[in-house]
Amino acid sequence: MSKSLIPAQRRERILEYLAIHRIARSTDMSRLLDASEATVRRDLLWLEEEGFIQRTHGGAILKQQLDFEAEYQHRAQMFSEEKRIIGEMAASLVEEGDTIFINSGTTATQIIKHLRNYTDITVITNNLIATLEAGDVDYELILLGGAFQSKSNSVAGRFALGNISQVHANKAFIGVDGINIKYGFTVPSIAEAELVRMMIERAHGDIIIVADHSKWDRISNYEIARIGQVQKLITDSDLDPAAQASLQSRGIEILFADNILKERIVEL
Amino acid sequence: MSKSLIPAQRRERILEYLAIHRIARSTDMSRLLDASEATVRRDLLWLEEEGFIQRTHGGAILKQQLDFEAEYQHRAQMFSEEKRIIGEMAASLVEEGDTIFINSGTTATQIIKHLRNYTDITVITNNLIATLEAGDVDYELILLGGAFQSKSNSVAGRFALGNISQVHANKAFIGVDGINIKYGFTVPSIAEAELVRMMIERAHGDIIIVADHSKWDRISNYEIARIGQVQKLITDSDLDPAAQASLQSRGIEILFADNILKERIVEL
DNA sequence: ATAGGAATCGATCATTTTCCGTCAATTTTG
DNA sequence: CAAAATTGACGGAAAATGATCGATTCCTAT
Repeated sequence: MSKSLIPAQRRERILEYLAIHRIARSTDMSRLLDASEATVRRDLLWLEEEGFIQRTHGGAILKQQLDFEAEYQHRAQMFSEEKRIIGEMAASLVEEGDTIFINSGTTATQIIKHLRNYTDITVITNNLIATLEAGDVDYELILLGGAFQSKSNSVAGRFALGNISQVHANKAFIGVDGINIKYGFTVPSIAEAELVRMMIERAHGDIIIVADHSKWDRISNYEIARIGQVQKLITDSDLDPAAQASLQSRGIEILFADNILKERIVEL
Repeated sequence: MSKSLIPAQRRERILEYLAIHRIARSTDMSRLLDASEATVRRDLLWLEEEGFIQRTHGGAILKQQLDFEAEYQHRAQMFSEEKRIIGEMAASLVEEGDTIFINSGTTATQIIKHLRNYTDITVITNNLIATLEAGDVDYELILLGGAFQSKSNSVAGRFALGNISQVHANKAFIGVDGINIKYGFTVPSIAEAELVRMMIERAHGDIIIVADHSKWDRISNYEIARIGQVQKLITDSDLDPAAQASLQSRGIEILFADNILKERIVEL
């Protein structure tokens, strides 16, 4: 059993320490990790270059915004422009008086960001990040309860199902990880899938899938609906034309969010 | 930890102090930080150049409000060191097998940060920030559902009450905004108060209040418990001695979190 | 208002601590 | 086994610290 830690392990520990203390002294880290100060300093240098910390004399300080999950941030930035405009178009489909479901995922998060001007709607979601980013809004924003899922920063499980079984909605906006003709719409976790199925069951109105074109013909782990079960898909115009035809022939109305941009350009 | 602070640490503490007192005297800072006045003056000079403060004779004043929406951040940083060690001590009272309630508030948030090593506990909270910061943990972390409260980044309301009425806990850690002999423990919002009362009702074991000394003899808006209803109070040793006597005579066990620090110093 | 004493300040210096680059030894990787 | 990466040590450079000492500002008693 080797006593010494590998570099990644040390850096992990330093970050853990920083998460609690905000500030780490190199001498303390040296003792704590049983490594020379030179090594600690090199670790801190690395962490600074990665953007986690700010080095100072004697140690380092956690860089302000301690991102809740670097990996989540990273995912949020993939196709971020597409997701933004998809979220914007989705928000434009909401009408005052609506009660809507929104699930987890980065695309779904974008929807909430664009709902700022509504006052008489009710939004029900299991998406923690979206809830926090919504901030102080005039409408009613209800977060479902349940077991915390750190991978997706959402909740799911029995509590969430129990909560949702007490409400109805007239629209549901669902972000998915995969769209495939044969296997339908799929998401990565079984807990999320159960929740979304319940959302769909209790949404007495349009089921609207939001997904950028990269989700086409991908199959994630758990099916949440067959193709024929949804009414609308909001995506971007990079979607494979074959996919387009295939989905439309199964009764799905496809909305290309890019059109928002085009209209904007005409305005200018 | 080690005795002396690194520059960044001192400067943070000065800002914390300023956030509360608005004005800081160099002599006081010197004593508080255990550094020479020359050093304090150099720190103040640095902070002035960075635009945080305005130096005056004898010390410095806060350069108007470090306002903007980071009001929450700001609150989180007031007495941050006290809150940290209070959170650490609270976490040390948890035992494997426990089911615990934790409410919203910055002090309560600190508890979750220190629960990393537990594997067989269940944590139930309405605190969004705490949940996100916990990240990927081995134990079960359940977030209550309900209407989102943007001021406190928490949830409350009928959903939350419904959720909580389905579970029991054997410990409850409650952060409060005010402690007063006559008016008991108080919090700022009625929704939070309702929730906490339900937590207390359903916790069949110790009710543990966590609060730094600044909460003493303050009265917030809504009472969540009388003095006699709680078993323990975790605070810091700056608590008014009179308060200490008064609370103990009413049967509350007071734990001073600073003692953790003292033990640590002996270790090193 | 003003003189005198006390407190604070700014500059400087010796000392200590921390940092940085280099290099040799060691471990890991291919 | 060789190449690459990691590590710890060492020495000089840079930064931080505390003490000292006039200079300045503040306070107060007259």
